[in-house]
Amino acid sequence: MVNLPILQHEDKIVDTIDRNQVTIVIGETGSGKSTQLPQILHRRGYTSHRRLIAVTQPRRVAAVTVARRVSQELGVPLGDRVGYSIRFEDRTSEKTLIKYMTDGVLLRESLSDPELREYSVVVLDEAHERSLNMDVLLGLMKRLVKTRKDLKVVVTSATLDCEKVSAFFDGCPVVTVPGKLFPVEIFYREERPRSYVDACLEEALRIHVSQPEGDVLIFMTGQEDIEKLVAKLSERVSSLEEGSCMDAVVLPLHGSLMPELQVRVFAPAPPNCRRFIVSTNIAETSLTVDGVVYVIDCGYVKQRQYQPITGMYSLDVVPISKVQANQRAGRAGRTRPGKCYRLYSEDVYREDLLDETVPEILRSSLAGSVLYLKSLDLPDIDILEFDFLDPPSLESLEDALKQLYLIDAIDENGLITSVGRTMAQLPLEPSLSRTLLAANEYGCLSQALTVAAMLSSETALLASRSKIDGNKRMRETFSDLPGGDGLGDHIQLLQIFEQWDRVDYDMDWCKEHGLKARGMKFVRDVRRQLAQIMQKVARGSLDVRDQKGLTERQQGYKNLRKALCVGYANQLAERMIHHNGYRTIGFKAQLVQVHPSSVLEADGEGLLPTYLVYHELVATTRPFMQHVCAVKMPWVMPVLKKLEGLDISKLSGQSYKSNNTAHSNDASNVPSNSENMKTLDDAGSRIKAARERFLARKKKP
DNA sequence: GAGCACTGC
Repeated sequence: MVNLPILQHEDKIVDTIDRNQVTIVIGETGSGKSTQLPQILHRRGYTSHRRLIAVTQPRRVAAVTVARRVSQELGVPLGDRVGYSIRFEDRTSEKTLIKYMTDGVLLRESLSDPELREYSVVVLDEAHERSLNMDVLLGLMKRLVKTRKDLKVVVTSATLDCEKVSAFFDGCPVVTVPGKLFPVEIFYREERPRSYVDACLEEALRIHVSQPEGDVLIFMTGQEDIEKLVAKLSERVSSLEEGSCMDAVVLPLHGSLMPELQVRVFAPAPPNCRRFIVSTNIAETSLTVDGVVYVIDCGYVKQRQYQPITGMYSLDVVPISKVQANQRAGRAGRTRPGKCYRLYSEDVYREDLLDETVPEILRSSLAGSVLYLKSLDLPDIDILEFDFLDPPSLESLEDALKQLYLIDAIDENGLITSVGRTMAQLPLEPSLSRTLLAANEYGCLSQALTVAAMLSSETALLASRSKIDGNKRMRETFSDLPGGDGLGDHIQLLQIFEQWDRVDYDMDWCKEHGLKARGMKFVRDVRRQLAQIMQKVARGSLDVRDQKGLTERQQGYKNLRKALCVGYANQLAERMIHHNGYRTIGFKAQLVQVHPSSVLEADGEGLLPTYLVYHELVATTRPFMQHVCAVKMPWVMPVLKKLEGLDISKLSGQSYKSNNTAHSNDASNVPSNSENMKTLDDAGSRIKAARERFLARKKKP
């Protein structure tokens, strides 16, 4: 600890922070910035007068483990002078001076105290990961330092484009602290391989027979490719001549792997045995595998993107950024000098790869963030001009405003409503928080709480199924799961949770029904948290309770569907007259279908309901609506009426601007905005082209 | 009749 690089720069760092409100600290891996920087500031008096140092982390585990280590280093119990606060878990006390937290928690806190008066310093750690929350925080901090002259902000990062961030913070100083990484030699390929699985296979075998001991980490895009490579590599390795090289084990590593299989990569390799870890980008930042000396990088990653024009999500294979490529290579140099084999040429690295990963704020729906910002009541600000490090496109902001208007969170002038204020208190996407409020009116809050909790952790629910396990969908495999009375997936989710409640939240029950126990436990926690927040305004019961009689239950479902229709006003679809295709209701109607995994049932003539709401539009082989629920025409009518009267320019405050020519002609924002949209367009088309090349190659035999 | 990168309040 004593020879951590950052301690040698202590005076310089403290001096810079003393004299500037915002400081950027570039700390490479192993510099000790996350653990040491807060301790340095603590030693130098930034925690006097009972003020705290806030340190945000992008992940829960990071907040916990770093807090734990710092408390050990200071020799104090965790939760005493050093604590952490993450969702569902607050380990801080009156004595806490250094507080680690996830960035989302700090955003929640600034909702109740926008000035963050508790803190003398806010350290935004790992800012280069650019989560949606981080980008909102960066914008808020830029405003806050202007009104709170005593506040210090430290933005730390491994590889951030420091000129851009420094310019964002009006030319603030940048301090660089070297890391403790060993050199990693990079090897390129002349050409992109035809098949990534086979190229990785050859490369891995070549390393195995020619290179000295050391584990191999292979970066692939997804579960399917990983399983293929694991199978092929295991087979080839076991068929190698005995005694010709050392033993080998091949381990898969990805998010949907069962936890007990995931931890295998943390066990050290048996003696004289090389480990091959075939991983998604989970091993890029989230998990650190010890013993890795060789890295094979396929150059691609799967990324979820949102198209504000169509309201559709897609999961695309895209080229990684230079930042990601370097992060992957760095995984080889943690314990000794390493080697990284890139399955692309140096030209591709230099010319084709983007410098930075496209930040999440440019590829997500912004409804939640916009509502959050509106609820802060920032003076003299209109949302289109909020100062983001990477401003989202106009389309993206207008898409968010339109949705917020249709669900009554903002009025026709774009001002936040009292409904919107209550919604912003709930840690949910706006469609679900609006559903809760409507359900409260209709007397079915308890059921809506369950549905919202189930949906907000949906991906964590289904037990992982690989292709090899078969193609059965959940209800076919586990036929005793309820089917939502044919009304749709929301009702099914409600019924599943109620059934789990009836067996007293038995964990074995989850496994027997193909549900992840951890995911279901998470649902319970979310539900509890939502119930607690809703308690203040709740009109009815918050308990998970089965209605006594059949008619009562059916009435409950009807009320719930009505509430869903209010919350999902921006996610409505109308069936075609003669077949089961749907058209989304809105400005840009999309032709979509109910996803085949839905439990929604057709009537006696084989027709699906005329109107339904959907949770998400996903473009896979075709555009699908995922998680649908049948609704009735009378409930839809108010939405249609509202749509007719919608004036997007009023919502986005354009009328305000036209009344203030000086303001609207303020050129400062215009060039940066349009410039950004151009680069994003470029990035988008390049990503698309590269993806098509990738897919074309993949399909060849 | 189809397909699951990774986080987080």
